[in-house]
Amino acid sequence: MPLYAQLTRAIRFAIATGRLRVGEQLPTVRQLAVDLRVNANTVAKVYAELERSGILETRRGVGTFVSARHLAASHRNEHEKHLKELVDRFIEEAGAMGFSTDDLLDQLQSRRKKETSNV
Amino acid sequence: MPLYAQLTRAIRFAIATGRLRVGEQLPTVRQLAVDLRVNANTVAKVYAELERSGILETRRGVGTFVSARHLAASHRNEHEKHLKELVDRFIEEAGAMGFSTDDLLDQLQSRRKKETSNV
DNA sequence: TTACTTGTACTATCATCGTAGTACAATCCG
DNA sequence: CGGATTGTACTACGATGATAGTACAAGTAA
Repeated sequence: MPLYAQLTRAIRFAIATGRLRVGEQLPTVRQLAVDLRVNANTVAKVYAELERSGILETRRGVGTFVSARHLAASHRNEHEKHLKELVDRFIEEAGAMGFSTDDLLDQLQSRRKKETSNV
Repeated sequence: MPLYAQLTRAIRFAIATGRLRVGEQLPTVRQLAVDLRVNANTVAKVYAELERSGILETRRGVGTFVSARHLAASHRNEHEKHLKELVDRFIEEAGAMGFSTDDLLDQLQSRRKKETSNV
């Protein structure tokens, strides 16, 4: 998986799980680039993409911050839509392998049980 | 989606749903290439990949056929494993979007209801 | 203003991937 | 055997995508 995709996921995940909170500042483009031994542009593109998605806000000369916009109702709807699309792709892919939606459900339920037993 | 992937899925799906049965002959590499207006090599690669997966068998000078191997117990186990891997990827991807396994289950169940209501 | 920090635009390079073209090898069948 | 049919190996081209280098622009703060 490409660097930029890994980074995007990591940030999204950090925000989704509350490890990065609304208003919090992220590392500088250059700083993070140095830390990850990556070009600054790569980080910049990730920040830009996440800004377009409405989950980051960037102010020149200041830095990049976790936005509050993604908590808005309209964004939650967007988000829901993305989940539906993900499930669609998932069902389709499984179908091409010869699995039914029920097969998926079974598998997913047994996976959920495993998760909850670890809690 | 690239041609070869589309073709692979189509064939897998046809076999999974019984539209292509064990022992049945598939079109010649060249013939299918002509039909799909595609290079013969593209078809050949798909056939080769599906043979490696054990769901096709090819005999030079004769043609390519649906194998019986994929009905064997060992292959069904392989297949099950692939489903698990798919579900893993799915859970992970959803997690990066901030969705839990339960969210997926809900969405999948409502999707299943829609399916059954159409039957 | 001026120096400094921040993000950004543009370009080039490199790798990867998908597809096609052409030539080859194995097999069948008369 | 010899021609026809099958799949296969090798190569090359084109497109796309990811990353890096460099230079620029916007904002901050002394």
